[in-house]
Amino acid sequence: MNLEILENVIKFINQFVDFKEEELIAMQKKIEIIHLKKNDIFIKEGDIADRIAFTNKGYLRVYYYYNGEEITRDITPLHSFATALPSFVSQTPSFEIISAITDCELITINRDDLERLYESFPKWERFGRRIIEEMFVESQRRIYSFITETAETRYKKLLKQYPDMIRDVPLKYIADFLGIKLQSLSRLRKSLDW
Amino acid sequence: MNLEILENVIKFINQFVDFKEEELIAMQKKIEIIHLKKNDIFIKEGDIADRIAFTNKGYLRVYYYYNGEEITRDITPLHSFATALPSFVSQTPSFEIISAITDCELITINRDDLERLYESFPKWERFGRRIIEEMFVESQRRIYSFITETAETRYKKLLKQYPDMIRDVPLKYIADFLGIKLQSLSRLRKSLDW
DNA sequence: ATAATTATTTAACAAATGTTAAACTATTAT
DNA sequence: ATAATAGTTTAACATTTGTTAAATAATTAT
Repeated sequence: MNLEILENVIKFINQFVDFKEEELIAMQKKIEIIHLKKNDIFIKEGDIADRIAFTNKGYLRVYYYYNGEEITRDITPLHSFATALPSFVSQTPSFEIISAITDCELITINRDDLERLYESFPKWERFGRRIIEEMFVESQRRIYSFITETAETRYKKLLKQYPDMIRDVPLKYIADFLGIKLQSLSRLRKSLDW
Repeated sequence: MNLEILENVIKFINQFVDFKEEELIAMQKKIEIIHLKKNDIFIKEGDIADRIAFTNKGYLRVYYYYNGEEITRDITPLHSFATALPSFVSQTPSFEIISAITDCELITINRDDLERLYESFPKWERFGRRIIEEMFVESQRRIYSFITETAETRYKKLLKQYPDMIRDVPLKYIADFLGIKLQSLSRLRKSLDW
């Protein structure tokens, strides 16, 4: 295993829980690096999600079909975790699809291996809890923004927080993420130009 | 400690992780029952959230101020967990306020006690992780509904899922929860009457 | 290099939701 | 019982976003 490739993920992990060498090695033994080309699918509809990914490079999107249309619910920022969680936790077929918006390098771990890691090292379970807590808080922040902010404010904040994302991700997906139609986003962008 | 009062919470807990007698007793020793009257505050703005609550009776709401106005982001259904999570996890002053919509009976545990429970019994930490996973999934579902559904659909679904809530909770809070203004909700309700 | 495909913009009109202000109804306190 | 307060509805008009359809721009495949 090339250790350099794990630099980002280890840096990320250490923000939450302080691991000993052996605990990190136990994790390293179980991870698998996956490279996806643009539009490749990480988790298919109907699959049971059995891997969780850390996006070391590139952007993933989480989407599902609604009235025959693709709706992008999430665009994962760089260096974050992604899986189809409802499927992953309950081991039921996934209605969510995860695919690569750009070429991606994913650091992944299998669910069973993760469970065993949790069993063997309570600190890993603590890490799992902390991560999901962060994800929940971020998710609540997004609900807050749907309730109180206009689409324009949501767009401006996204632009500020993830300027690269706007550059690398088709606006269709950004529009879905913001909860508006592509044409409305386009109109909104124009009104900001002046 | 009156064991009957814990019936609901234990039933709820057992859905997620199967606990042994001693593990449940360890928990029971640490909980505190809190009774709130309507409009009493469970977590104040600026407080560091140090308790998490299970709503054994009644409804809580989570709100914050935006441009001097109260915005209700969450109404906690019966038999669910609530705390000001951003404050609780990072021990920083809370911008979120939690108060009682109706008279409430809360089964609560102090954060330090909870941490010690996690330390002593990895199964409790597992429970903590599972619960927050569920909460995250529910939160994602709500984002999905903001993206794809109209306010009318969101209202109808809420009505179906929590008919009691509509009866017991002022429409102002419901409207916030749905992401629309009280007057819009009122108009919408009228249009459904026919 | 060119054609085909994908992404983005534009515009006119429709629908949904917000804003302001007032009236009405129900609940709570004295 | 009555006054005060809190909750809900109504309505007219404003603003935002959606819808449909087409044009333009950028990217990708041959």
